Amino acid sequence: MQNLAVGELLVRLINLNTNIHKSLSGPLSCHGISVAEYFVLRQLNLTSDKKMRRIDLANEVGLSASGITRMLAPMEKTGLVSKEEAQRDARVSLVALTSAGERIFNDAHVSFAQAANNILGALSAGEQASLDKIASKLL
Amino acid sequence: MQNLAVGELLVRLINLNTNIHKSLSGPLSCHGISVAEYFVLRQLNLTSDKKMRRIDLANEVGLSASGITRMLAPMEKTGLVSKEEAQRDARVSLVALTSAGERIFNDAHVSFAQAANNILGALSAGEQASLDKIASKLL
DNA sequence: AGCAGATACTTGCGCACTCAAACACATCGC
DNA sequence: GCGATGTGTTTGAGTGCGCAAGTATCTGCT
Repeated sequence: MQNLAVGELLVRLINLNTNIHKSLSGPLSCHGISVAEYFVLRQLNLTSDKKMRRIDLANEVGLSASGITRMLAPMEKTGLVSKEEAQRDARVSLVALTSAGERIFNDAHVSFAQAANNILGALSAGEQASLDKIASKLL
Repeated sequence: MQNLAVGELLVRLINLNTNIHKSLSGPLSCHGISVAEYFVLRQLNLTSDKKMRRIDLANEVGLSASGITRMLAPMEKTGLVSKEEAQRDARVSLVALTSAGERIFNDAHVSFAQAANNILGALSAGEQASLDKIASKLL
């Protein structure tokens, strides 16, 4: 019985995420980027020197190594990110956030925050806090 | 400031969902089905007569009409579901859960419930309840 | 009756992602 | 120093999905 209830809860979470993705893709596409690309820009912007190893970036955004390669290729072409070599290890190629990419990210971040507010605004401050606590416990 | 916090919370939810999907795909693949296919079987099993219109099914599991068409094709081949015509409306083709499909679903559901327990078991009963309440508020 | 939309699919095309294999380089053991 | 093993990245092949367009059917209006 308990298992069944937990299963139902999990189904709800997955359905919720489906809605979240759909609510985000519209606002972000106005800036010419997908949800996944926003997460890439966001992760790069989070680091102090705005550059990361591709593998680490892949892990952070939940993609495989090959997925990152394919996703970054068009982003390099449009100039959002640039490829750099690492001097310590010739295997790794770093991906760096360009100034253009940073600009796009800052624009997109506004839309993202608005969408987040639309979605999560239905919650009280207390509910947001407990959701945050619960989510961090599950990660 | 508030927006930024809400954005962080949303990011956490999305990352959580990424983990959930990965935790589910392993156990379910042991039964030869994907997470999406499990949701299809689950939705069909929920109905009283174990059959649905394809469009309604698509909406319930968060897919497009074409996505459902392509997903069901191999499931018909392996005999999990079967296609039926609706007598009232010649446009619709109903998809029905076969007895084989029902058996696979029941097997898979055990694995699903176990996985759900692994993921959500870290939460107290009270946290599960408030998460459920919050999630239902957001849908 | 008959035509104008709306609805339920299906199909062509393309994109995003994965796994497996290949390749380049690093590092550890001897 | 040099092979064995591990790590970072790319590439080939295949899958899963969406969007737009096409087909078939229904419904409402006249």
